[in-house]
Amino acid sequence: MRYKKLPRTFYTGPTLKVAKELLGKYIVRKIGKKKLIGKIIETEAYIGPQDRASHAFGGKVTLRNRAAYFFGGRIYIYLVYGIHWQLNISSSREKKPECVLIRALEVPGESKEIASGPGKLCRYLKLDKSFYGEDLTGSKRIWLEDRGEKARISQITATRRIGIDYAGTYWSRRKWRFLLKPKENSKIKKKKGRA
DNA sequence: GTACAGATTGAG
DNA sequence: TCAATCTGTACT
Repeated sequence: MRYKKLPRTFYTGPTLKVAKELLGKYIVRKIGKKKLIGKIIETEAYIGPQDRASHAFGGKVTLRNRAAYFFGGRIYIYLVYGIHWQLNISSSREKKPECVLIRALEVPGESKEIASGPGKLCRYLKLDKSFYGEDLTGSKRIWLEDRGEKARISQITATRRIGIDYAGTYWSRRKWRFLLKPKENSKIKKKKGRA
């Protein structure tokens, strides 16, 4: 079987589009001879410098957030609350501080809980600061694949972003968090009625 | 140099 | 509901 590694052009598009299209794509993390994979089922878009919830709000550049300014397809990873790593992928073009936070993965054969949050996802994939700035189109240890599971619009739910109330009502109300609904109820036989 | 808040999680 | 834990940033 042959899966298509996502090319640069995938990441350099408009951030909201990239955030939605990432749903259903697979992250592949290679550790030695082993591969860890997971399907992306939740993302959030951060579109600085105007986005008050973005680390790059106001156009500020710091040692921590500079990766958000990279051209699309590179990793922006940082520690929150002193404990958890957050995996972001820079999007759009160079000098545009836009990125997509990967919030949750679905891992075949594993509990739903194994990567059901941005911090847990990084723990599962064993990601840390050493991945800062890593290029997803060139890395040998992490990349994204299209496995032909294109998410349909009807499967995507948009909600408010999590944990950014400090950004004020205008920005915290933007529905820039995208979730992929489980695709059970498609054409499969009806399950027994729920109460 | 010190102070402090944070794009979370898991236990209680 | 709350503590864990540490880095970047804004001060002194």
